[in-house]
Amino acid sequence: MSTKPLAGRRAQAARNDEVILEAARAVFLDDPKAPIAAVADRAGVGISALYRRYAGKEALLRQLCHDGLRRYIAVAEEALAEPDDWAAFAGFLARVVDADVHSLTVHLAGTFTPTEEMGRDAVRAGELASALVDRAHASGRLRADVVVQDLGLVLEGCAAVRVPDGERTRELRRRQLAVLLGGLSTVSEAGELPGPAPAAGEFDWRWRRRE
Amino acid sequence: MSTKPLAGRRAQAARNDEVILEAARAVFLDDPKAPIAAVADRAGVGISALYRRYAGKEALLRQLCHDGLRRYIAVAEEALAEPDDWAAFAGFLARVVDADVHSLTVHLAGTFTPTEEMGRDAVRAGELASALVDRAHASGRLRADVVVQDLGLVLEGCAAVRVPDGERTRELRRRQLAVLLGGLSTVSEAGELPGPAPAAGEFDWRWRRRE
DNA sequence: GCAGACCGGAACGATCCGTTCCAGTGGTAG
DNA sequence: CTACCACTGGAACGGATCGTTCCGGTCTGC
Repeated sequence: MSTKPLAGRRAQAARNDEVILEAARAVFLDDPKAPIAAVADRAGVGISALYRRYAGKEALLRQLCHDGLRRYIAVAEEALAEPDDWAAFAGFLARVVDADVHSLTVHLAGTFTPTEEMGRDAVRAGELASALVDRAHASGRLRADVVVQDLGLVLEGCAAVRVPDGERTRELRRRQLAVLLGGLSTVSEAGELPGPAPAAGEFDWRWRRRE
Repeated sequence: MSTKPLAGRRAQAARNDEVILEAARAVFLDDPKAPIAAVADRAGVGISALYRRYAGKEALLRQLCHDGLRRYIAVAEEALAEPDDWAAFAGFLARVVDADVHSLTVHLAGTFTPTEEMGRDAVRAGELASALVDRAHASGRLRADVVVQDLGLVLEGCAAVRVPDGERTRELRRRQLAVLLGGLSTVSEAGELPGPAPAAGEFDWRWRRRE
């Protein structure tokens, strides 16, 4: 029974590997300085299960951030395979916004000492982003005075949209991205803005007592 | 010497009133859950000077937030006096973004129990914003599918732009607002995007260790 | 020259959080 | 079957942080 799907204690361990990472993603996305116990609670495991895998909070944060950076790179490379220049650009942004990669990389940065590999990956990410912006410029549809660093502003502007419900957050971010893309574009967008428009009272939750 | 500009102890007290509020504004804008001692330090006064004026942290936060809300209302009323419908709308947003009023009202909300008067002011603010959006629609220059609640997204998107230097932050936010306004508008903007474009390495500070 | 308004900052108590530690549990090798 | 041990949940601990209080000192107005 050595090659069969793991069961029992081993299986729990393997499952925990993933469930912990996912929980950490959700928790730290919501609050970059959440306590580590919140991750354990969310994952439904004890704190030990966490410390068995990571040397400490910083290691977990670093891993999470690095994962986000790698995902950013993967999405960018995938986008570059798209033949249409503008579609590659717009699609890239949509994917990054959907995956909430920006929060992972940028909002977690500064909470740990980065590794050299992360530095290299960050450079690589910048190069890919530049390539996408260059192609968007080549398509003639991107305003001439837009630079690659403007992507940071755009992504930040989308990541800033946040409501308690995750799915609704995605919808609203898509709407925000559509507006921003319209502003970056030289041609007026034809279609309607996506998603149900924000409704009255939808932001009232901000006034409820927190923490 | 009773009507002369106050001097000595009284003058210090009067000056402290303002210097404390300004320091609190700066500190809590930068970090909504900053310790109250940071405000005293920034103001260059002792903690006592603070507690002499406010019952506690919550009272200070409430005052700050309410001030922001009132400023929002004042800016909106001022904007409504502008004859050109679109200019009123765009000017309003620019003023709100410049004054960083959004962070004051929204990011501080939830850290204290609001007063009834704040509730009324919030309603009033909503009405004024609606009026501005209606006029922008009337001008024909605002996309038909934009609703009043989209203003929240726009303001959030601008407030999310933040670099260590305050003046530079304002420049970048103006740029962001220009992009967003372009996306909300039915006609393509003519001019260049404002401000020096973000430069390479301008966001590297995020990777420096914080706190 | 004195009463008191006002100040700076140390001291205190509560809370929070990262990390360590330990007893329990169940798969697994022999 | 049994002894071992990888793995777990969660309590316990020690340090840090922060809101608030308190006290000794300073200057003003009378």
